[in-house]
Amino acid sequence: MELALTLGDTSKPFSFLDKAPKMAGDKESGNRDLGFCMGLGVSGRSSRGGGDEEEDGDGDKRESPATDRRHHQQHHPPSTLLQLHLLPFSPTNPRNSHHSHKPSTSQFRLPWLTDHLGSEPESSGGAGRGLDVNRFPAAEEAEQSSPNSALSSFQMEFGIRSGGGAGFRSGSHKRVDMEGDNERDCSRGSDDDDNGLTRKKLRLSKEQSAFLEESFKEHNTLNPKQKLALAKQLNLRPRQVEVWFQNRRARTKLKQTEIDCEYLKRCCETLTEENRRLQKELQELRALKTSQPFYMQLPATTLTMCPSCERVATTTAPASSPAAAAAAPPLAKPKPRTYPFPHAPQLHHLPQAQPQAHQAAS
DNA sequence: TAAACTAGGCGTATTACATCA
DNA sequence: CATGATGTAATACGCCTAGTT
Repeated sequence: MELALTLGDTSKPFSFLDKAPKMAGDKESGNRDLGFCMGLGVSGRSSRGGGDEEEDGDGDKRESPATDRRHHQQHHPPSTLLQLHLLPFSPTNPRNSHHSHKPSTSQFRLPWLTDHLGSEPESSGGAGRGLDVNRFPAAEEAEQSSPNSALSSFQMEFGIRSGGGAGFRSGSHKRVDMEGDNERDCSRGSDDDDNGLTRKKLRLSKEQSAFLEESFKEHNTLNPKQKLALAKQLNLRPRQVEVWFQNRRARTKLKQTEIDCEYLKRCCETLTEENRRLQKELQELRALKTSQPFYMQLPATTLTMCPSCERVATTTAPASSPAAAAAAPPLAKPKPRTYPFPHAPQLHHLPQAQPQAHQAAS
């Protein structure tokens, strides 16, 4: 006798999953509840959500070959098999989306970045530890002036306490590669080289963080214009905004990885349990087989698990008699399964892929 | 047109600092 | 007050793409 359990597409939702947050990709993947076929797209890189491509300011949708290459592995096949979206949150990958409107260096050269390179005196920050290394002139003025003065009050608020301060590389951080240790030594500064270049790390104010956070929800990467706008609005240096977004992306990814890990663990536990149960079921069936010699006389019969009703049905083998098969009672009715998929948990408040209209200005 | 070069962005790992228990 | 843990701003580096020469 041949036994085959086919655990396939089931229309039953898995109770286990009911509590799991829905994923962004559910609609796309048809929200199918499928069993036992796992395609685990485990990767350090985020797979992309619905909007795989981001329209940049020029309106041209594209995905760079490299990006495509990177993400290709995680692109879900159109199969109806279970798809574990392990990294579903992944917002758009706007990477490279800015390239088409990359500003020339001169276009975005910021006076305060160069003017104050290395010229920010340690004592310029003001009271106590509150050395506002980040502060550029506008902010300083803002601080000195009344909160109700000319500058927009919003901008004013952020100007009061802008932190950070290591970004002495005037935006072109890559130039370290070219310029080598000189720059590094310079930027590192030190006690002996105390021209204000010491790496000071000041926390961003709540308002600044909140604003950045809001911005991150809308788009998790920045084009140069957005960066500049944010920097201006928050009285930060563009480099700080850029760094914040980089770190923010890293944190998001880390968090998602943790979630995925936890989720996989649960998957594993559930599948182990399911496996145990099926093994037991199999043993019972075998025991039944030996206790009912009637079936022994039947030719090979395939027992198939009906995916919809979850009953074990007999599939008549070529030589079996239909009458005998029909007489065979249903052998078992398995308990409802609780597969932990396909809904992988997902971080909340993740930026969605969306065409960035504000880039149109660029 | 292809190749080399340049500039800028991003991801990742790591460091350094601030804060808190 | 000292100290370790934690969070996060900042740096370093490699890789990639697009634009320019």
